[in-house]
Amino acid sequence: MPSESTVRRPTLTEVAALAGVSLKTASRALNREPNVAPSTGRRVQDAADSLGYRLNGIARELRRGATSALVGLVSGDLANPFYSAVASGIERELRQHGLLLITANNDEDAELERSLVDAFLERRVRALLVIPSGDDHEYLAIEGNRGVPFVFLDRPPDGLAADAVLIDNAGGARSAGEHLLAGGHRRIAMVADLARMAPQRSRIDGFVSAMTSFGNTLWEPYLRTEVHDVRHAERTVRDLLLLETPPTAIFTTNNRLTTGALRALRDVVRPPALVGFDDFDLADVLGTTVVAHDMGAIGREAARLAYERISGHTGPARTIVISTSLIARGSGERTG
Amino acid sequence: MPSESTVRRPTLTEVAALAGVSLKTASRALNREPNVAPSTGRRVQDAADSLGYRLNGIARELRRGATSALVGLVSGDLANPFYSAVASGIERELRQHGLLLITANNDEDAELERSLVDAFLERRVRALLVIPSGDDHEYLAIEGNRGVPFVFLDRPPDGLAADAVLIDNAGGARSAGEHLLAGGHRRIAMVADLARMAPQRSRIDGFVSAMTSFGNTLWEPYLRTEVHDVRHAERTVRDLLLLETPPTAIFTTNNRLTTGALRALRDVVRPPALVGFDDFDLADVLGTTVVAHDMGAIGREAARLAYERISGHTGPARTIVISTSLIARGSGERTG
DNA sequence: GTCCCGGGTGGCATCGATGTCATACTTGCT
DNA sequence: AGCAAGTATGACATCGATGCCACCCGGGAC
Repeated sequence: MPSESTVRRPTLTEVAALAGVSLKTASRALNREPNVAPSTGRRVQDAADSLGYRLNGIARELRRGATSALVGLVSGDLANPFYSAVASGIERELRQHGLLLITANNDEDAELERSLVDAFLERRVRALLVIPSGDDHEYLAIEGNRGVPFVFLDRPPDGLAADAVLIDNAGGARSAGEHLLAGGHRRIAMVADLARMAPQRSRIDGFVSAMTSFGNTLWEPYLRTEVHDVRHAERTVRDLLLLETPPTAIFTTNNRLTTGALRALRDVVRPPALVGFDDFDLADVLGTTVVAHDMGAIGREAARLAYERISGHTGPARTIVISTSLIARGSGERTG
Repeated sequence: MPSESTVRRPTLTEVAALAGVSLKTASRALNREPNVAPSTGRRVQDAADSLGYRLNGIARELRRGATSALVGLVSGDLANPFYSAVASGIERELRQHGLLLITANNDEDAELERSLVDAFLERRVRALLVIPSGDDHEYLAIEGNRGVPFVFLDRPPDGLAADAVLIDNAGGARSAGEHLLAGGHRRIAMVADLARMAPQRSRIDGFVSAMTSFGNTLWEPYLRTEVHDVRHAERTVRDLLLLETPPTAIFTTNNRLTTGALRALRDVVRPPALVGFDDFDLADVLGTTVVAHDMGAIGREAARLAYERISGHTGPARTIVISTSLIARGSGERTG
């Protein structure tokens, strides 16, 4: 007997038939609407149970207004703790409102991102949260005012009027720079990621502004940008240390680059000072000084903004800035 | 003017009207079905573009069979790197087949888990991947053969005939025990999580079997189970070290507990040897010996099994076991 | 004994798309 | 010229639930 791969689920009509009532009455009973005789209600419930009936949410949604209880998140790979911490915060907040989260990884590819956004919109998500890979959000502008609330996370919505939750990138980077300057460092290297990403630009700017206000220019030969992965960061830091006059301190502008730097410094006898942007697990054990911020809060705030829009809020676009704080754990306090 | 919070999206009927064709023809044109005159196709496409039309996936799904392109994942908090790594693997694999992932956090609460599964089933997910919080999966049994494929991750489906992807927990734990024994250790502590979780039981068993085969019993006073979070693990390890005769080695049975142990050992002068189950970021920098396994692969394999079922595969339940490997990085090679 | 009211129920249209079938009009062939 | 085959199009039912409206009936008010 070639067993069926899927067994069709019973419909409400079948439940009604078994209970000996009309479709409509069965619907009322299962939805606990008023004006259903207790005995009828029980009969319908029993029929539903014995058939293993389960409401068809798709049909309900279609009837109720063609909008789902889903919220979409398009971000980078969840394997990166930054994205997963944000996703976790979002999910927690959404659940409070009975909303579910669909996630998709843009693989840092703008084209893919776009098609994912399309797919989400087709599924009629109630809101769309995006941590865009690039800076070109124009394609979202078209959708923006067509009823689906957008919230940008970690990237400013660049010309587009949409809600956003950002990190105080410039402020955090400035504090890192100032911290190292205060520790007596002057030859400070900055290892930064792709400058096409707005947060990276802000971090670079913040760091530079700290240097400039202080009147320090010795950092300039040690600027390294476009360092995009752990391996590359490790190599870059190794190379920095091999210079004739190596830097006495290093500032890495995100968690991946900090990881690379830590690998490079692992067996170095007198390592330079190190401050990393983004806190990470075990930074305390490693004694790594970081510019920390609450990643879960980023997600929660974004979800909150989205929920307010879903609930009908219509004010102008808002931007929430999550503050940073420098946590000194030792690596940033080493002297040159 | 109180602007509408949501602008209704145009329907296919409106597109058809604008293009001056029938609903059906517009449908054909946008779906690139054959037998549409080129000029008609263009007219419809233009009308759709100018109205900002987007297909209503909900309606389509209802018509096409009341089943969505969604796959659900119910797991623990994505903030835990184990879960997020698994989720990342799942998402990657699903995307290849045009499926989207909905995630939900069970907060280690069986009741919540159950209601999330319900919510997913109502949304007519095509498959359901579960990393159950508890051992009671009976409620899933009812659903199991009703058409929605289930895949268990990291927990055996306990009596229920469902596909599963497991880690070689016993084997991994045994290798950790043997490694420490080979290093000359006898007074070996095991710090384990809640024994109600099957993987924990297997890890405990594996470790114990290594001890037993070797004829070592000195570990027994140092067994600590029901240690469920980082803080608790840290405290437990501190307490172990304060014993009159402290253990010379410690085996922690998951990533959280390893983190706690590392915190406790941070400033200890002659720390005991340490082997942790689960690899983690920066374990190399910290020099932590671990029992590693491919978390992404767990997700990928689970998604693959689910996809095969979705595609009609009807064989008996399968179980895939992901192997482990001990990675020596120093902490496990310290001698007593 | 009417009338009215409201509890309990059912009929039917509807959400937005797609599948089936029917139809008008070409084309190509004998 | 006449007919089969194929192309381009449209009408209508349908997926599974819910909203609106109509109906039946029993009991209290007058």
